[in-house]
Amino acid sequence: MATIYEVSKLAGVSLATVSRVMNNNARVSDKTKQKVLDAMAELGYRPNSIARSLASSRSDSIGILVSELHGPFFGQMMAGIESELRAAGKHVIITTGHSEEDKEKDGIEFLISRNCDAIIAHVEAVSDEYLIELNEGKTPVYLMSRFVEELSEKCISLDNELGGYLATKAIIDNGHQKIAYIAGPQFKADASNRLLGHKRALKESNIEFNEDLFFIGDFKETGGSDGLRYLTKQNEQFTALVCANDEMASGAMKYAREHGFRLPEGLSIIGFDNVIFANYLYPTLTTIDNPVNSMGHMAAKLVLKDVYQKKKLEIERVFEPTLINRHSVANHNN
Amino acid sequence: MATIYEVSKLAGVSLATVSRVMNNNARVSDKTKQKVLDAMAELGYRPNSIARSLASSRSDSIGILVSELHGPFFGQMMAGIESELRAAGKHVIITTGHSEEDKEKDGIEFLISRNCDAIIAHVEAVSDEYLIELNEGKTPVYLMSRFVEELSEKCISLDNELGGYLATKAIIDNGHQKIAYIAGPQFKADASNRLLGHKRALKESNIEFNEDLFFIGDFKETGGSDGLRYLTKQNEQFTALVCANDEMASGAMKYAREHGFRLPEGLSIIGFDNVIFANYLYPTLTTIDNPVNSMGHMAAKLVLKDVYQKKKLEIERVFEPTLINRHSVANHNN
DNA sequence: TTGTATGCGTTATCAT
DNA sequence: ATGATAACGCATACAA
Repeated sequence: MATIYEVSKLAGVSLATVSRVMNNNARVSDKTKQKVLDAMAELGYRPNSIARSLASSRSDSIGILVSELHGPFFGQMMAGIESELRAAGKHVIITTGHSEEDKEKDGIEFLISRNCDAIIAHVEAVSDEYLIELNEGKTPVYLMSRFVEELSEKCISLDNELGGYLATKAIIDNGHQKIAYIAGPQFKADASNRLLGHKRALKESNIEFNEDLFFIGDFKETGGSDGLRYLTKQNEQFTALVCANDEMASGAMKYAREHGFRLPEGLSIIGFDNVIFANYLYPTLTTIDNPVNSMGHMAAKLVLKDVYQKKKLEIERVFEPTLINRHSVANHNN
Repeated sequence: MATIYEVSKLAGVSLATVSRVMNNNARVSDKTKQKVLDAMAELGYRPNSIARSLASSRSDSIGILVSELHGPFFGQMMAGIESELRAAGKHVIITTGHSEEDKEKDGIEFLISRNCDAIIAHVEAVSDEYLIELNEGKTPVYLMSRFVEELSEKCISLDNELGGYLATKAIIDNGHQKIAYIAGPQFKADASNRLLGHKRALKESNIEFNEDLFFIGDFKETGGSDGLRYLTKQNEQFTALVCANDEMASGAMKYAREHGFRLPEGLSIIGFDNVIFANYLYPTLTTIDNPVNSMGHMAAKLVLKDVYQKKKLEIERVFEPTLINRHSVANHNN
């Protein structure tokens, strides 16, 4: 690997001049500039971004911390962030937290130690206090799908409570009264806020929340199948099932079909997130759209604006979920 | 951020000694070691991995290049690689190539310039020659889902030809004779090898390959729907459709249902990859298992063995796909 | 406009 | 066992 030194020697100029043409921030005469460019081309020179980063304490790369690398939710989120940043000539360093406090902290420290110019994190296990303290440091941290009052300027979040409300309201509007709910892990803010919205919708229609029609799942398909199995074993009838995300909804649908439910006539199901395959389930899944991809783009724009001084970008910090009507909810009115 | 220098001052030892206890590679007396450890703790010292990397030209991090960040295929692959490496105390730097030659090269050069100890790449657009030349460099490059003869030691691949054969053979074994095929982009080796297997299975059963029952899709859902639309417009009957991946199969299934086909009685469909949602489609999708997650693990093991001298790891370089029988293929025998 | 010199935070090679 | 000191490849303040 050729270094800046070899380039300078071949071009017959100093290190500094080579550095200047690389970054073209200072004025260099066209003639010497061309000499340097030629030398670079001849040597196939590639700047070492590690050295550059050490010297300048910048890196033109943004750290991303997600819970998991697989799954439609994080995939869309990462893709949104990456495409926006890449278009701006920045690179992305991705690592995972697995929803465990230790791993989330470890991931963040890794990203900081790599001199990331900023971090976009989807963290679920670390406390608000930790995040607030973290933001005192030199690496700004932005939060995806999480709202922390003190960090409101750096949060891109979804109104999950509203989403939870919309889901259950859609069910009620279709004439359902006996409604079961499979929630996500309650330490996750997304999950608990969706549940709050669910309860608000019930209350608004004077339907009492029934503990026997409530199950806490794992946000995965198994949560849906385990949940529906549990719910059917209680001695309570229900005509509709609200799932706190689409993966659990798909698990529930599968379990339902295997156990003789007719969908949606025998059991209406609604999901949350509107992941790509919701539209390919049968029946197609009615759900709440979670615009993660757009939120990823927006998080990236926020970083571009704050950290890289792209002043004119318009930022929208709280996204509103919307109902996506498909065919997994039956109308029970009259 | 405290530096090694401040630690050395507080502990009353030299820089070198601090470095030694960090890496505990040289002997340090227990007493001084403890002093250093205490100083580190007191200062909340975190080593700067950039500086460390510059000085040692190692980084304990492995670069991963994937085509896309979203989608079940890459998600599983990344997750497999990451979990294996993380367990070994290594970190992962992920970037994308979007199946475009320029971006793939750019991604690889970024990873090299970040001093990655190795690169695991899923590249589709760059040539074999480029990859061979790349491997002359100091950063070893490992290939996922691609086999290059000269680099066979560094390839983790799937026998796609066999997979393509198995898919079509399964269809034929169920009594089908009129078989349509939706292929993937033929510049992708995966796609062209699957097609080769398809043709071998046809030939083996003396079924002629029919250009009118052939469509090249984009490996996405739209490829499936567009493909089936195209195929139904030709004046050729067919009872079965082989899709070169599950996403196209799901698109085809949806299109089929919307256009009056009964599944699987009216049209049998088989996919490829066995992505997570194949099991949640209706009817559940018969497909060919592509063990990407395992292959990810294996690629990581290969790196651990070659680059980090974990000699005793067992490496399997070519994976065999297997048929997953579900309910999207109807039996037409007698 | 161009060059010199120093520093970024480590590792590693010498000495001692 | 420990300490000086020179790299690592580049950016940048200061000179010229």
